[in-house]
Amino acid sequence: MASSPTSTALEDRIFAALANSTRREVLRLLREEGPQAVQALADHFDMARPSLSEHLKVLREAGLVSEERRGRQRIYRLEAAPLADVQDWLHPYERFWRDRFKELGSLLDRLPDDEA
Amino acid sequence: MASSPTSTALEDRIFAALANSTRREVLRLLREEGPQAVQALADHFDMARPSLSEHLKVLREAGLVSEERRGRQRIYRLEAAPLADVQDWLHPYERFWRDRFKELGSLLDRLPDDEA
DNA sequence: ACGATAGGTAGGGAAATCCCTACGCGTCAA
DNA sequence: TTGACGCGTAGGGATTTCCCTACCTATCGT
Repeated sequence: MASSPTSTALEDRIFAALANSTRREVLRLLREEGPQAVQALADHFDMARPSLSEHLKVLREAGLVSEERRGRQRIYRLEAAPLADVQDWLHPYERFWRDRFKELGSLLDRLPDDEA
Repeated sequence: MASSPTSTALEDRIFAALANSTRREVLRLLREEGPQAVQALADHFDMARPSLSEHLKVLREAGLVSEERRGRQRIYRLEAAPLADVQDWLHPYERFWRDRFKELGSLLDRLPDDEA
């Protein structure tokens, strides 16, 4: 279905792309401030611009961002579809942490209710 | 709130732990087959057992599994709470992929419906 | 007490990651 | 056309990851 530039599995690329705080921050910026050029993104980081370019490459190859060329700028845009795959991956685990919260809930029920 | 064994951010540890197919497979096994010892897990992988031990260590330090000592065995159990953090992290992005699906939906609506 | 079993740790090598500086290429403004 | 701007790529170094083979400790059965 998806064409993989190298041979890494789809999920590997997505999770690996997310496993870096700079790249997650890029996603947040694109989400909150909308599509923007590389320099505008780079202004938020204490990092050389070419380094950020490589982070953008990782995000691109994970399908998490797309680029549109406008003159000499490259406008990057959030592509959230792979994150839906992450949520799908999470689904079978959901009942496990809900079970845990249920335990916690009933534990709290049995406590005296003089909490702040 | 959470005690970090080293200095890495909480989310970094979780995403990094998930960014490996062996470790995701361990989580799946613990989810589908329940808590089990290291050797039982190792049987599913074409990998030396000490290597799997290190994967388990990564999962432990991310809070994704817990161990219970029973005799000379260590029973590993899925701890899904950190995955709830992942879902929380995903939440603000949800509307983006839903918007995309809406676009796709209206696109499909405009197509002739003679599909297989 | 002894050997076997379960599983973690040490040490090391190959490859990947993450950062840098230098540089190349395309685009815009003068 | 020439120079400045925007951004990617090359190449390299430090660190981390992921695998291995040894080896150690702890527990169990005899």
